[in-house]
Amino acid sequence: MKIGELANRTGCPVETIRYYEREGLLPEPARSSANYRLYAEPHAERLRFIRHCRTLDMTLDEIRTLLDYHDRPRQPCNAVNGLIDDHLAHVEARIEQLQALREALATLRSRCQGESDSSHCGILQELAQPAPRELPAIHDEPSHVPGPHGH
Amino acid sequence: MKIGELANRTGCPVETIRYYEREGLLPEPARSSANYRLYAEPHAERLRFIRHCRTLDMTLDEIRTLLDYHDRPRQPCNAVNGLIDDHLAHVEARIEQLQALREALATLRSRCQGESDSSHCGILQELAQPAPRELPAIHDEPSHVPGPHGH
DNA sequence: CTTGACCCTGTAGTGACTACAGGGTGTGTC
DNA sequence: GACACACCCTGTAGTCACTACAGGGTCAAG
Repeated sequence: MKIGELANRTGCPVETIRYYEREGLLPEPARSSANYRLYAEPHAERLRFIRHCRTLDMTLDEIRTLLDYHDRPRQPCNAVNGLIDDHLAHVEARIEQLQALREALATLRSRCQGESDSSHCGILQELAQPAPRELPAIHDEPSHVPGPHGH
Repeated sequence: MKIGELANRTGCPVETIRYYEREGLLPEPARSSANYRLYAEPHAERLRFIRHCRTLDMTLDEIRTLLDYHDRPRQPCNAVNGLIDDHLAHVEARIEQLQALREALATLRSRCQGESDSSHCGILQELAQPAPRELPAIHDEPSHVPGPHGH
């Protein structure tokens, strides 16, 4: 199977597959006489593993760790549990931050009903004040779980 | 006031202040004879505005737009409201995604209690399957609100 | 006169891709 | 055989909002 077919089967863009190979997450596949990458079923499985992990918003580093356990199956898997637990804690912390953020934005939004011109707009006035201490400043401790703006 | 004092007063790192200037968010300040940047109170206010917006996780582009309204105050401020509303919608969408993610991670975590070695680990087995369709795949539509991994 | 804190510019790195540019390959049609 | 078109290759640069140097200048105190 060539790279395009693997991409179709897994829903992962071709460029991203090549990127995972460069990053060492996918092993280098065999090549055709024309230097095309040729994949077999184990590659597809491994790629699905990676994409599933990415859907769960793990970093490539975390995925590398999981793949290591997957590749050397004689070890106990407590570390796998620990990794998932840590990730879960990150996600929960981010949810709490975003909920605080939502409150702050809703309060801000209520400052202006849109009748006046922007020199009297309560939103712009409030933004010129320093932020209240209670807002955790979403990027203070990098939690590796993205906030509102994708990547 | 020199850049270090401005940084102290606003809690914004020196490097970031220079970065905002390069990005056109802060105007170029006066310079001392030694070519040091010299700031006055309006600069501090504008920087506090920017940092407050960043606390609310707006992009620099959104902040640029808000600063435009701030600088040309004769226009009605409906667009300000719209921008906040859009941002609020992004944040709410991200919260929902992260809550689905938390469920998926908790389910995954329950697959393994840590007694076995990793060749029988239910977590690793489940991750090798394609992700269920219900999971919205956090990066499909870039929402500009980060997920679990900071930036 | 030296130490140390501060300031300057410019460049490169972060994560996880994405988007070319510039070229080669393979299949079908005329 | 000539051409079109889809697919493949490598390598590089861009994204975002910073952060971290490298390599140098300035200034006040001791």
